[in-house]
Amino acid sequence: MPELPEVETIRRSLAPLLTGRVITAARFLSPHAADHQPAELAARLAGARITGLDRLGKHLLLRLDSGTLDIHLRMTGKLLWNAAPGPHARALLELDQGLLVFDDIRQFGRFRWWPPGVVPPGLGPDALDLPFEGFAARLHARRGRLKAVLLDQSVLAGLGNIYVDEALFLARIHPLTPAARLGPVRLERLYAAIQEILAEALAAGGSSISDYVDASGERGAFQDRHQVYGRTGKPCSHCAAPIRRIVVTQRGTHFCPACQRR
DNA sequence: CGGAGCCCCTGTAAGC
DNA sequence: TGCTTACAGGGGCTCC
Repeated sequence: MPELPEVETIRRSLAPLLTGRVITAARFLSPHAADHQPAELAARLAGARITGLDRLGKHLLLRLDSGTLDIHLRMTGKLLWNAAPGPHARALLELDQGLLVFDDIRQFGRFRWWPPGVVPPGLGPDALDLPFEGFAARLHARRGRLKAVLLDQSVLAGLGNIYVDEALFLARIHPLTPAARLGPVRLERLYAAIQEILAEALAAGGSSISDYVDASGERGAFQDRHQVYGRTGKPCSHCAAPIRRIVVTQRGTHFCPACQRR
């Protein structure tokens, strides 16, 4: 599932290809793909010039001279450059040079339009662009458990299920620890762990569990370095205790019961 | 405010 | 073998 490292990988590869191009036509092959009337959005996009490609959390922000197209890939969404549309193609952006195919098996992904100057609401600062002091203040303002708080995109944007579990393991902190109860030592360890995990995942081109590929169809490599995610029952790389899986806010949560004590 | 539960989706895997 | 069911989860929603 595309989280910050995967979305940033896509952004970096597509930005030079898309910037300066003109959308000659937008086609929605599934009504689920647009948060608006598909015909309305298609009409709005046609003729727009792309001025850049930004990212905030897991959102890709296609900057146009007329506004912003906010693309969220959710679970199985892919943006494929110059690919032949397959059976799960949900939208096409035809450019004056090139074709961008939005492919999405489970159809959770969405295109949403924002007028010029509007930023997607409900998102906290990007996880890669949040200084330690801000991170500490935002966590201390929350009363929930760390797993839930770190997944909350209004606290910080970009972390999903994989990287929250991996960061908590690296920081040796139990996912059910109340966020507000972290002292300075564990807070710093968690902050550093998040930065390290995101940087390493980005350098590896992201994680491909089942569906994720970048705009060229390439898989990431970071799934081979997951320490806890998807490793239920397997030995912890640090202490060999079996990795445990619990459910927190409806999400599978993986941790080492020995290294990450309550 | 927090948390539980449901929903949207569909491919895959497990169970009978 | 073939059918049915459970499960995966980001985020929006309601209800308590």
